[in-house]
Amino acid sequence: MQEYATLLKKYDLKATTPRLAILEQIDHAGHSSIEELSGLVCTKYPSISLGTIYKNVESMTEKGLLTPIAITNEKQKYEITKAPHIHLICQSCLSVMDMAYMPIPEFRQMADENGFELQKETINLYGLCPVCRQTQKKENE
Amino acid sequence: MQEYATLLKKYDLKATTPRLAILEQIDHAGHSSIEELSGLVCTKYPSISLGTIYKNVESMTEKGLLTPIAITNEKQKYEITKAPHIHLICQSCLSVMDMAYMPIPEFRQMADENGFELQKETINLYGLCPVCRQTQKKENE
DNA sequence: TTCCTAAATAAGAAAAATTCCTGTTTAAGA
DNA sequence: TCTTAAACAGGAATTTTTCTTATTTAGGAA
Repeated sequence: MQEYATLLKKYDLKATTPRLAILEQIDHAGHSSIEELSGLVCTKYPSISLGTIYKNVESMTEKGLLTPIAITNEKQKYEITKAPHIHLICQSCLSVMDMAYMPIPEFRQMADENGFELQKETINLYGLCPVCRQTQKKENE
Repeated sequence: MQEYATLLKKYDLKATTPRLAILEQIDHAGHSSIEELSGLVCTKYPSISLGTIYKNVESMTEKGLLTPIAITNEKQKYEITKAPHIHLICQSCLSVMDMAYMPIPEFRQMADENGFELQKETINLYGLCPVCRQTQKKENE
């Protein structure tokens, strides 16, 4: 995929096979943990080692190409960096949905009032996705 | 501390030495990771094992007495459950500050529109705390 | 195109974090 | 005081993450 090679170049990173495979996978899944990534990438390309997954996710995160998502009681996931947004996280199937974000000026103001220099804000909404909600409803009948 | 024993009873948990020690420590520190907890608790009470820390943090979390806080690129921390609030997290010293929270009705509405059943919302603001901000300022002079 | 070199890689060892197992101890209700 | 389910300590086992080293490769220069 030329697309990912261009993206890597933009972030000053070499376009290697492991990186292209990781990006393709994250882009396809939307949000992936190291475990999910290694499961899929290392199966498709058996020569790619787990250490390489770790190191590349780290380097791409450092350069800002990937953004980590911390999830309560779960392993951190990663997504390709995009415009700020909110995460809807299903507590049942652990899927992550992105939602448009309307900046909330109060946050910056609150940080200011406490002498805190705000750099990034993360908003995670936990609950049940439509699919799991439906499944639960049926189970209760 | 009678106080913590009462709290445990309220959540239907036995008041054991390890639990009292863990609560005292979290209450004192405000927000603690397993590593921080074990470092302090197991030093003060050498007979308390690491497995016991893990198991109790888990059981107290399950009962709702403790609330986990997922932090980007860091180990999860725990706090004693309190009224909903926002976290200011310093990217430099990793300290966590609590801030009063004004519910944002848009979130529930956005979840609704997506067929998502909202159960919990977490808002984390990352940046620099007043102390680290000051330190950095001096370094740049 | 070929060559060069710093960067990236595979493979596996090592370290760190977490879970599990077993026999013993303990909190708290009767 | 007695009883018992729950909790515990200690350590083994497993899982996750980092580190090490020799080899390979991407991409710029010739």
